[in-house]
Amino acid sequence: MSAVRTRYAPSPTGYLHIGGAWAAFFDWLFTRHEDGAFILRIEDTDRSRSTQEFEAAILEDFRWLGITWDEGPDVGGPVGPYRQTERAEFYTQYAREMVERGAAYPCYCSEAELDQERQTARAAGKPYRYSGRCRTLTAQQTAALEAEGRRPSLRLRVTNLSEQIVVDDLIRGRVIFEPEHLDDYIIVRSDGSPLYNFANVVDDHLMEITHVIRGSEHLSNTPRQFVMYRALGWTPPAVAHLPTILGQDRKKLSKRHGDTALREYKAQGYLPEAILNFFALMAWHPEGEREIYEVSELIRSFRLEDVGAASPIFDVEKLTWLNGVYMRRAIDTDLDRVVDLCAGILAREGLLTGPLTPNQGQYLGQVIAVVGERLKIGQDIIAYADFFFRDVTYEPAAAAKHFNGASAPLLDAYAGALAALPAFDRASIEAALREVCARARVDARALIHPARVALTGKTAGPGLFELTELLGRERAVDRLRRAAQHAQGVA
RNA sequence: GGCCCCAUCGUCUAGGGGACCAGGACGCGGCCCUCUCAAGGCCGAAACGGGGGUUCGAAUCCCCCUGGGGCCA
Repeated sequence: MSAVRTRYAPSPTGYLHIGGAWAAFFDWLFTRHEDGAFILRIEDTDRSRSTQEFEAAILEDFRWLGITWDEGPDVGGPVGPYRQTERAEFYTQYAREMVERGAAYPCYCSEAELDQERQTARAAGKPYRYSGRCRTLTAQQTAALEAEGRRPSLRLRVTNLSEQIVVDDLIRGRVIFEPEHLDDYIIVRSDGSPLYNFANVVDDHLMEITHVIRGSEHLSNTPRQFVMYRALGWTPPAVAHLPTILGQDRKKLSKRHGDTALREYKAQGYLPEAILNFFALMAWHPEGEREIYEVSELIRSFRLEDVGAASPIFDVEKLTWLNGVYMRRAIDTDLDRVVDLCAGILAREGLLTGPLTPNQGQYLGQVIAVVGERLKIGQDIIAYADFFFRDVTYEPAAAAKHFNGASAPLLDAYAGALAALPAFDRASIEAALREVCARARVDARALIHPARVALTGKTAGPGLFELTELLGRERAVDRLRRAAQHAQGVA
């Protein structure tokens, strides 16, 4: 029994973003592969930016993706609480303990004084390291500084360290840090709040985390944390540093790159299984020369050692292609789900109001069936099928190309033919159109294209006869007549 | 500025000394299908950053450079 325990520790200072979701997914895949426990811990020590709304949104986004957790702020667990703001007593307790053992000491240096040190170091062309001036304060000096009203921060005593710090990263291999680059760093601020590196170590230890899997931006923090584990007499967990997902400009993916919040993709009508499948293809590749994988397959074949160390660039086009694959599958196997997805998007666009009635749902299902494989993401329903839900607006280029003196009489004749049709089904509709063209001795395309613009306003979209049938006789005839007049006016 | 990480087609990747004049996928181009678009099928262009080593043999191992990224300041 492996008893693997891992955690993902988001800060509720914003929505779950792509990079975070991806990292959490790999963490989760590893944990599920090892049959371990996946823990969610909320790092909300930055009280000014953390909100309950963001925390709730993050949990909601994980649920939507299908990433499940065994312990967390909502479900609790044996080593809680799972929010750092509720764990203050632990940080205080271990900080005090370290001071008592001499592993940490109070530092009274002011921000201004530290700035001075930095300036001096910079002027001398040397890297800045804390001078350690408070390391050996006498009781008298301390009392004097306290009397000045100064509140101390707490620093870890590390400067006397002589051995290298060896980090055996599960993805990167052995990474060595020289001790002389470390200084006595702050673990608790003068206001009593713990610093990230400190709270993190205390929590990971208390929560019995066996594997810390996180972004590579934390690799530089690792030696400091390892030193802290040593100072506390604890054994550090195994670590693995994932690469960072980059934007098209090779910079860390951020708001500048457009949509980075997971829920923005949800809003556009991306499917969670497509996103997960896409995630699996960044910095890793499952066994096999395929692109489509079930989550169960991913869990089975996931190995941290196979994860690449190079930073992948986020490629929305590939994600969209994958989504199309899953969308087609969903249309075949679970049309209701796609109906719900599209209904939400249509409602947001104002094309559908109020709760979806059974009739509307059924109609939307038919619309989706007609749009078919053109629907790559939910939002495409607007581009391909808005005319089913509102009046047509001609795309200027489309009207200019297809409405003219030649098409006007054809459109008019076709409107008449459809109005007279005994049965309004797609076979009859097609026969009617071909009949009109045969009589006028023109190729069917001479009417098909103008008719499409007349009915949809566009040059691209679903098959003409299918969409005409679904539009219904009344709207079809009406739109054709109006287009005929429009074309006549042009000519 | 210091430290650390990284480096195969435009992009995601396979490759872990001979199986590679480098495979798959997205995207791109062409053809087929076809009422448009999409989907699908077929074909095509497209990469081992540079330089030194090690070796009979390097995309694969080592070093340097270059380039990119991150952390700290």
